[in-house]
Amino acid sequence: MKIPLYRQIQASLKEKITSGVYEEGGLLPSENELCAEFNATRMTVRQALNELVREGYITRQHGKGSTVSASRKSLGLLSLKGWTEVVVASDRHGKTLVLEGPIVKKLEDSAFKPLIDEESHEEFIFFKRLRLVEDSPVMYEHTYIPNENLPNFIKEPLLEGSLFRTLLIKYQIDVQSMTQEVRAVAADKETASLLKIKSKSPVLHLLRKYKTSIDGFFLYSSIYCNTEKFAISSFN
Amino acid sequence: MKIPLYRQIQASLKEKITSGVYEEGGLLPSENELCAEFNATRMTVRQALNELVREGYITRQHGKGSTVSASRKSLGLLSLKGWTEVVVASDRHGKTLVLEGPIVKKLEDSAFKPLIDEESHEEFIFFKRLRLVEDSPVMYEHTYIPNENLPNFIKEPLLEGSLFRTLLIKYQIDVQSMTQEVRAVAADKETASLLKIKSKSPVLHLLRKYKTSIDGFFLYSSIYCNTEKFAISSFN
DNA sequence: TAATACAACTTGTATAGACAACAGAATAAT
DNA sequence: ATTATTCTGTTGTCTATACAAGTTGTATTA
Repeated sequence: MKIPLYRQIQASLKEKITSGVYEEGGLLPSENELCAEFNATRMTVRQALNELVREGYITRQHGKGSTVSASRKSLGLLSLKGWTEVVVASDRHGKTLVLEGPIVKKLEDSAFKPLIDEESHEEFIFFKRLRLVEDSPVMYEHTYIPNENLPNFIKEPLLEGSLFRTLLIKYQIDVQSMTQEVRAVAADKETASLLKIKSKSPVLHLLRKYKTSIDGFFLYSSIYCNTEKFAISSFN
Repeated sequence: MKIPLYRQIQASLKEKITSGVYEEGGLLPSENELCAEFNATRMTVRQALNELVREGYITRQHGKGSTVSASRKSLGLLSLKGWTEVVVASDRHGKTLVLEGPIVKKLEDSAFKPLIDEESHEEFIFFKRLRLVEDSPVMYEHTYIPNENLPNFIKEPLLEGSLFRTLLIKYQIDVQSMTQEVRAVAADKETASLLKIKSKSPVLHLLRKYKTSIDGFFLYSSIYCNTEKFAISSFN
């Protein structure tokens, strides 16, 4: 299974960005320097960099360089980045409470059906998580991960509390893109109480399917989001 | 002011897609054929095609070709999912009712402030539009366009009812990308009655800023969206 | 007939090089 | 001192080529 060079460069840079080797707001090495580092041509390096732009990790400026994405006022959660990176990058104080899991179960949530194509995996690793910004709950998330090729996943804690980073570092699984459906719904009892809002308040509902570097390995998330204080932002 | 070749190819293909020269679901000419047509190399053509992918006009498949995506022209940069198949199959595209405008006014909607940088234009052309799919109202939209370099815009009707198409054909202004903030809110009286839902029902609120091929020329939209039947889907 | 192999197409990845356009710093001219 | 110019390093655009790999239809073979 051969991984294209530009994907390797992309994953390597992403690792260095999320681990802090390249600081937020700082400049990445120039294209020519990256060419030397990875023994690639500029076109190949540029393809990796453009992917990182698409995923929201960097911005680029003509004549200047590639800047590691700076914080935004609203949480850039329509972009690819996982919760931990976004909150850290926006220098707000974010916490994640694991309410349930990880446990192994089947994906019985019927809401996902339109996103899943044909034969799906039998078993998934399941999480229920509540995410807070500055001690107020903002998102309530159900996550399903195929229970394949993830030895010891359930036993060991997440690296720095980040699912995406754990997958990248420990299992070399790079989350690369996402599709989602967005709706406004009235919060049900459970969601409302967890998000500390009134029942039937409007909440954002996101149904997500993440594509990874492993063929056929998709993550699924159902997210309820309180947007009173924080908006979800996206760029394109 | 020189326009890069790949942007010209991009705009040309976009024009042919939105005008129906290339049909929905059909294949675009192959890269090599486009190379011949535009006197460009494959890398240049591919850059144009990749931009169209990013904008959602086409999808590409290894070994096969570039397929024109459905449901782009009638609903701008929004793709609707859920009943889309029905809409496409019945060949009844969404309708748009202009409730108010175009008129010239200032941008007084304070909600836009976080999206606008520095000195903004004094005067904008303003629209209130209601969008329907299969005769049920789905979106209520306020649009602001800088009142600059748009001679006769207010006097003349939109080409085929499409704002983006009018800007592209009559004024060579190509809408290329967008940033937005997304919230779930309770519908106010006006919105609820227009969307034919109960007051205070949850609706999606989108605050958008569109970037165009003209430097400093941005469009702004505030959109309320009924997601009971249709979800907003996004790719990345 | 059904399966296999092949051929001709497509897009994907990658190299090597060239010049243009932009940003910022250093230098020269006023 | 201030302004203009030049220089250097950066990203943006584009050419020309090559091979890999996926898709599809056709021909061959068992």
